[in-house]
Amino acid sequence: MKEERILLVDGHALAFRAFYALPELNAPDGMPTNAILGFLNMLLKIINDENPDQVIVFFDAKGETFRHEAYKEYKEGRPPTPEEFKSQLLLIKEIMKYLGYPVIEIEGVEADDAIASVVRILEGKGSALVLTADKDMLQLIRADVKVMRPIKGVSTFKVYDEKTFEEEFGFPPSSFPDYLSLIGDKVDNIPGIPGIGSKRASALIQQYGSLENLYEHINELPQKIASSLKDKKDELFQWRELIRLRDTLCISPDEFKGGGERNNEALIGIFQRLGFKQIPERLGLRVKDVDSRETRSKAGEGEKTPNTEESQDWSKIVALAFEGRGRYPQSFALSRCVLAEREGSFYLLEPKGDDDYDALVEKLREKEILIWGFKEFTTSIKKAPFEKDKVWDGKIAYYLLHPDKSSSKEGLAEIKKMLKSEEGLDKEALSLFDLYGKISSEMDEALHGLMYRIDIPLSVVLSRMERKGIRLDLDHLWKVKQELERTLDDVKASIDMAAGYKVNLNSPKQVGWLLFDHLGLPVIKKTKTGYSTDVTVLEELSRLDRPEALVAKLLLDHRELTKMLTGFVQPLIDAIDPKTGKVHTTFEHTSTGTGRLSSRDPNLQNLPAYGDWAMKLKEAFVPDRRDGIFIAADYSQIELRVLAHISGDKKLCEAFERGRDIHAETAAWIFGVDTEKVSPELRRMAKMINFGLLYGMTPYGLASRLNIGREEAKTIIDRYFSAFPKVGDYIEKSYEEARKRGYTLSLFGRRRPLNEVTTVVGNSTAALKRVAINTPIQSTAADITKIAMIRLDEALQRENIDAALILQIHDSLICECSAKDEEVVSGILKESMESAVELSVPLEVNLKSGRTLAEV
DNA sequence: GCGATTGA
DNA sequence: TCAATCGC
Repeated sequence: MKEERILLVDGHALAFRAFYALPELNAPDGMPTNAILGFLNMLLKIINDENPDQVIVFFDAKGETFRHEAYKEYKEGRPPTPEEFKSQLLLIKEIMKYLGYPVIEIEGVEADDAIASVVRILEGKGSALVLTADKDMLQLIRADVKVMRPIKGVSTFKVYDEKTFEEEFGFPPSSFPDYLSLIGDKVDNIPGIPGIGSKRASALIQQYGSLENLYEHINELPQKIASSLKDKKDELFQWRELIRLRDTLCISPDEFKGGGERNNEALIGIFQRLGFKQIPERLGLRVKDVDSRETRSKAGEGEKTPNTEESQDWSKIVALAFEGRGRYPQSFALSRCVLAEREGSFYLLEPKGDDDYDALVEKLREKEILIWGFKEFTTSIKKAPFEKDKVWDGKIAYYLLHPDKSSSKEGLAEIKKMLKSEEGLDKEALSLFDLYGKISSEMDEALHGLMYRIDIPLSVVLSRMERKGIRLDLDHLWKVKQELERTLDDVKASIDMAAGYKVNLNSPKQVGWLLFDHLGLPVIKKTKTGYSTDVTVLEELSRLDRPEALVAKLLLDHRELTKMLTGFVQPLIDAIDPKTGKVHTTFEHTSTGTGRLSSRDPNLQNLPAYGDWAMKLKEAFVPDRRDGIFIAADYSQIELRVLAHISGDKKLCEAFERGRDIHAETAAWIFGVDTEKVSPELRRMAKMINFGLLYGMTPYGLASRLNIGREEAKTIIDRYFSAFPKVGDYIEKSYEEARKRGYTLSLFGRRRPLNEVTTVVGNSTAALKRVAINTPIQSTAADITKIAMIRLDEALQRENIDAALILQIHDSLICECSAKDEEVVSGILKESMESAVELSVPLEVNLKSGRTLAEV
């Protein structure tokens, strides 16, 4: 196997050397160029001589480093960096990018530490050449690491390897920091030991090897030297630490491979401006004279560059890949992050404090940002980092195109292939550019609108909700838990007694055996694998007039209690963050086929709503502050209203415009009675039909829910459609249109390709029909709530009101605020939700407030 | 009807 | 993987 050789360039030191070594030189426009010219000459010479397999250029990023913290005098007294140098440094970085060499600057890390880290990681994997002007770096020398330094001017270099180093200094490179700390370093403001110069220091290290050993034998030294050494002992060790390079960063050179391509066009432009002739020649570039532009294009060399064929201004676009650590969301923090530009320059950040985040935000100013997972990134830096319309989120874009794929297995594989994320953040960042190119062209105007106006702004809102969390009263929850456990034990005992046999009540299989084989109860329903024992079956059994019905009754209780305990109480207790005393759910906005949100860890969107136990459970959800309250705002019948709007059915619309009880109204029309005379039973049936409609329920499904015959169900459905003909038309048309288009379409343009719907078992036509009917309605409703959330968030920020959105349950939003703000927050909630969109029917919102979630 | 979660 | 059950 051929060993790779990598050239690591200490850009800052080398350019600085060139700046002072060369006389003042200027471009035609007056721009100083000596550092650029000197630097390029050195770099190109070495590349030419050594022919490395890979080149990486490192620069110091601004910001204090650990050395400043450890030693306040560090680099003190150094004159400020001359402006003429700074401007050249910027251009050097630019040229490096266009040459296709990765440029690495890491906030708060000096270039030589970064190089040291790469050298450490490279150990045993390949050899390295370090090009620097800084003698400190000689400590990096190893069998497979050489260091090259310019001596006198910029044209001659000295190459140090293990052998030449020992020849010159007489001790191994690893002792170099000990040696340097003795003689000091003027440049870094390290004074060294008075009376010890290079000669004596070298002799001492040769003899004793290290500072530690030197102090062991301090009595063997001449009196004078020994006493100044004793005087400065602490400082000396501190200096050595400053001089030692920190190689603890994790930078793998592999991550930068194939980083960028050479951009000849851009290089020619720069060199032309600088008036350079020789450099472009050495690079094989032809610099045209300023006024020969036209002739050249006429000559038509046919040389295409990436930038000319695309209208994108790639320099304004930066890709951001990131990694976080800690539990999501409450303690999730950015651990590493890479910014990449399209030509392959990188900027690495391992943030530690707020300043680092600010620096990152600064870096991103004025840029378009490509990212994967904007919500997660926002959470990791704990604030909205930039203008929302500047963000392009690949995760969202992919989801908008393939809502059913983005959470499935093949979808994941597809993304992995595109992002190559297993190869490191740098590759991931770069591949975002590919993804952007591929996906953007597939997205139509409407999908773009959804991304920029809904899903990306929503990311920020969701991130805030996740981090805020909801407080739980653990004492109360414990009491509920114990009460449940006690009751459950009683129920279990009763079942054992009544059944005369002990089985695992959590196992449907064993329960089935108990009920049907052991007790001989009649089989009501079967599943694919055996007896069905679901609620409807148990309810029917419990109505039977025989003693074994008691077992079914008790089983129903058992089901409810175990669901409560293992499904809600225990998971909630486990989910409480011990530090905050809250639960922090994660809202996924790129996981459902219809565009709804989902909630997990814990799922707070499926808390039981009715019943004593549900209330007891919800009493545990309390406001974060003493005077706090919850305000819940629910859309009334949002999906039916959307159906009314989409279908344009006159009667349905009218019913909503007049603010009627929609289920009673439906019953009146179906069964041909006066609205006032609708019995609760008829209303219940109408309600079932309305829901069934929305879910695309079949006559069979309706029959089983209403516990009526299939024929009867069909009659009712027929009567519904003759009462609301336009709804019937919509249902007829929606599937055909979706099939023709290949995807369903919501009011806001949200799509769902039918052939990607995997959730449907067997992909039967009937199932697809249901999807085609239901998805546009559910998607539209989901988007209305999302818009309301964004508007609410904006309004709360704008009015500077101390209230927080804490929960979304599809058609309901729950806020937390101080009791004294109840009225104003209620007003804003209602207004944000009701005017989120203008449909042909009004949107109505019901409000409720209370001290716990049980009250709202 | 869908999504999430649990337990066997 | 499936059945069951909570929400919408």
